[in-house]
Amino acid sequence: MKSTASITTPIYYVNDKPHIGHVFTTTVCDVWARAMRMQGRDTFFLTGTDEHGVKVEKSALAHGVTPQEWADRNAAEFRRVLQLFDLTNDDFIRTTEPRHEAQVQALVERLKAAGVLYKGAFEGWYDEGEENYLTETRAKESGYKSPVNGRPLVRAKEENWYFRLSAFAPRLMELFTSRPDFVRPEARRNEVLGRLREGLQDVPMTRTNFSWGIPMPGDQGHVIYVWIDALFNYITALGLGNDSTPKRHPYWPADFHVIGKEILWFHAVIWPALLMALEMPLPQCVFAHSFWIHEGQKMSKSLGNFIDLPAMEGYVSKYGLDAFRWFMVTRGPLDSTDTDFRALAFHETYVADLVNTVGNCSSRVTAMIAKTFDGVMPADSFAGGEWPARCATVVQAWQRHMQQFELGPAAAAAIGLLREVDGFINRTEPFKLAKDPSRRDEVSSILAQCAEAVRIAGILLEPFLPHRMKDLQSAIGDQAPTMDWESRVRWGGLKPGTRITKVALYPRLEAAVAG
RNA sequence: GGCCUGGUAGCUCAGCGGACAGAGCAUCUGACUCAUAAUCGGAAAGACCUCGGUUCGAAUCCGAGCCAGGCUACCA
Repeated sequence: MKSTASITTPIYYVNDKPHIGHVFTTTVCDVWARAMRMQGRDTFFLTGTDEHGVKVEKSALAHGVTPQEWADRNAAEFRRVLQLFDLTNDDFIRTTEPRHEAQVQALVERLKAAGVLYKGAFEGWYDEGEENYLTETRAKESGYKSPVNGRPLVRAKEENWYFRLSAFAPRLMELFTSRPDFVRPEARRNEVLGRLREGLQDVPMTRTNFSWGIPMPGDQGHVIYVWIDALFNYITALGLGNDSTPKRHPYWPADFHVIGKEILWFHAVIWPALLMALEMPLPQCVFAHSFWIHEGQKMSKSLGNFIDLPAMEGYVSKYGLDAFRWFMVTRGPLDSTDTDFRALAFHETYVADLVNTVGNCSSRVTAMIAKTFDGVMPADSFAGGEWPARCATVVQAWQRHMQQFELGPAAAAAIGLLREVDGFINRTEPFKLAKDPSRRDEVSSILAQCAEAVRIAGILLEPFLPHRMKDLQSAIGDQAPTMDWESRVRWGGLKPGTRITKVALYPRLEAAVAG
């Protein structure tokens, strides 16, 4: 296993208001990043904001500020979200930062030198009111009228720089054939493959009809299109556009680019082609998740039913951040179909998993030790019986799932360990044996095994439930920060004599109110 | 229009050629009482969308159809 681990979110467009989509993507990356760090991997978790383009320019104008001021304001909002949800990104890159702009220009120069750029005429359906081009499909959908103001679209022409995407078709095909996991989930890979078979056109990569962007080197009036500008963030953040900050170079290639399915084409096709042109290694995997829908309805501006920041904060303040993360990660749209966010399902998940399983199991084990052994970890005179092997198996399964970005199965493995502890207690009945002083050794053994299994489960749950698992660890005297991963998850870490206090991690709450 | 994905217990989903179809939640029921009215056991619950085909054998493979959703390049 390589020693570095790196993961990225897309950089978020500053014209959007933060909603559950942004928080979801960033949270699943956060879980993975925490899991990797916990295992001692040198981890780099990147997010940021995409700040160029005609839309930003226009919004800024409408608000009477400069584009930079507008971008500053909205980027700050995205930064605030990271704080709010305790997301542990290692860097936050903005496409208007000099470090990014300079490297993008250098990278474009390299593309030019590699002979994959050329100047050509672009013609398309132009929306004069919005000052942008529509794709053929979208133009047709809207009846060749502006989707915004209904005025007819016009055919317009301009001269642009093009990227010779078509030249990379064979290599892209080879990529998708030889690395079936390059795009996940599989349904998304199939979509890309299908489109690849239809053939590739070259793509324009500059515009001349607006100025809020990175200038094309050596060609005044041309601005580098936002998509290429934005894609490059993944390597400019690491200093790969120049050699001035080599300490971050080992983080490339990224293990995972986690994205929403709407931007799959750029990440699965254009991005690898650009990297091929630059002769740089490709990311290990582009993971395209699906979307949340809300109480059975697609979220849209017209319905005004986005799960926005206030709505999310409502859940967090009622149920806690752990609960919000848990629901998103274990029930969220990580596979190829969209997932419904329902207040009732949220509540049921909270009660079943966090209150009844994680909370209650921790509580009964710590309570029995508090009562029977005055809050001191008893000796395990039977050395754990089946438990050491069982825990080792679960830890391995968890590690394997985590490595593959299978967050649901990783969570299930961890919580399954607690279900086993519950079953073990019911079978061995330590609470009954405790009434017979002659069987104290048995009780000691049973409870020691339970506490140790709970401790290990708590470690595995920590990336998902960082807040309350910290509480659990301090309640059972786990030496989290001082131990390396291997020793931490090994059976027997909880020494006899350690102080143990009763915990109540997740309070039982009244039924859900509408979110 | 083209391509892709899904249609399995009340709900969310797993299984994707082989023995009576599985899990979690919900329901009913028995046990237990250490624990947050919790936990553990048991039960009930399914023409595995339809029709046809391949096969000794199909939820699982193939074909057609129906239903739902997605993608269709400059909207991050």
